[in-house]
Amino acid sequence: MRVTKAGVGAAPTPVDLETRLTDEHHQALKLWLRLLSCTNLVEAEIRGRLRAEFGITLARFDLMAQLERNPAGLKMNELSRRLMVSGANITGLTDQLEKEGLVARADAPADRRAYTVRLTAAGRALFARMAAVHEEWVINLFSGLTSSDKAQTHRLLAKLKLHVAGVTNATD
Amino acid sequence: MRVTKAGVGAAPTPVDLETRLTDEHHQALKLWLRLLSCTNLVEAEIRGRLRAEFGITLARFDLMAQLERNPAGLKMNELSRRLMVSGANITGLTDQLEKEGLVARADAPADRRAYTVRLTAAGRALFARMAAVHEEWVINLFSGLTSSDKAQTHRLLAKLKLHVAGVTNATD
DNA sequence: AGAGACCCCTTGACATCTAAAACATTGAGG
DNA sequence: CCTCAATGTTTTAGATGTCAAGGGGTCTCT
Repeated sequence: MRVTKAGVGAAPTPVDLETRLTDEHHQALKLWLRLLSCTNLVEAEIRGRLRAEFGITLARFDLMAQLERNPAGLKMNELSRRLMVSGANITGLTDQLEKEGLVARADAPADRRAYTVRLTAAGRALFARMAAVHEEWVINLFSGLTSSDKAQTHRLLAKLKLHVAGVTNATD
Repeated sequence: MRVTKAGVGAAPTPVDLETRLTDEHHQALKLWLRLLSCTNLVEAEIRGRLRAEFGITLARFDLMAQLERNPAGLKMNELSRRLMVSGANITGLTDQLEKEGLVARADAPADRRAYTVRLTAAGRALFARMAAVHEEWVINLFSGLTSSDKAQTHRLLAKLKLHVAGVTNATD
């Protein structure tokens, strides 16, 4: 957490081992903070636009996106896994989307404990409109990177994701 | 949002212009989803460990980090700007940290509307312990990337951040 | 002064999210 | 059958976040 400013702009100062270690530490921390701020910037922008133009929240949009990809319907528990949020949360989101007529619960075949959640016709229609605009927003927000930049970032983040997933599971 | 699977594993199919456009669209979307999932993975891990080992939440940790960097204290309003959350939120966080004896409010000099928030001795002691461990977690989580990888990702994200910040402000 | 605009913080109403416990159903073994 | 562990959903309690409204303080302009 300490940032030494010594040597900046001064005569060429030899970097001893301790300083180098500190710098490597900072490299990870700084990358993490940048990752966080990029994600937050984009997320806040998309969240705000969805709200302003469609009166919908990001969480509900994401849930509808999953259902659109699975027209046969998904169980609450599958939604929970795919959206990486708790089941309790899915209950709440589904309740509201159902109240707005965008999704519908139906009994799951062969398991009376479970529901199958599907988009209604109204839900499909609304989502189609939103998805098109949403895609353009994302393309536009990321247009500061060239195609090659995007490919490279995608690759580097794949490496990171794999490692983090490994560390995470190993620790469990 | 549609993913055409046609041609995968089949005879070499020529990629026409429309398909290429769709792929470029997907490039941005896929990068965005990867960025999001990387951030969420790391954030969830850090949040969980802070909770498990120190019984503290990320939001409170972040607030304490700001105070540690500013021993003279910060006004609520400055905390709000630095943490990029609403003032109402800062009120709640400060209330709780104050109840736990980790921070203290004091009247601000020269402005009776404002408070100055500072870490207490207990807060400083706890934060010192947490910060050290936190830094190690981050270094470890990002150790799947080489130093060069980290530098490159940092650079690419800088480019992205700049562009997004530009788009965001221009639209306001 | 003093009126009005502006700023700082808090409060209240609401949306997400989590963890943990309560329920109900299922399925496997006695 | 019956028990018991696993599974699917909901409920409950609590944290984090937003916005809008409002009480006081401060500042500026006349």
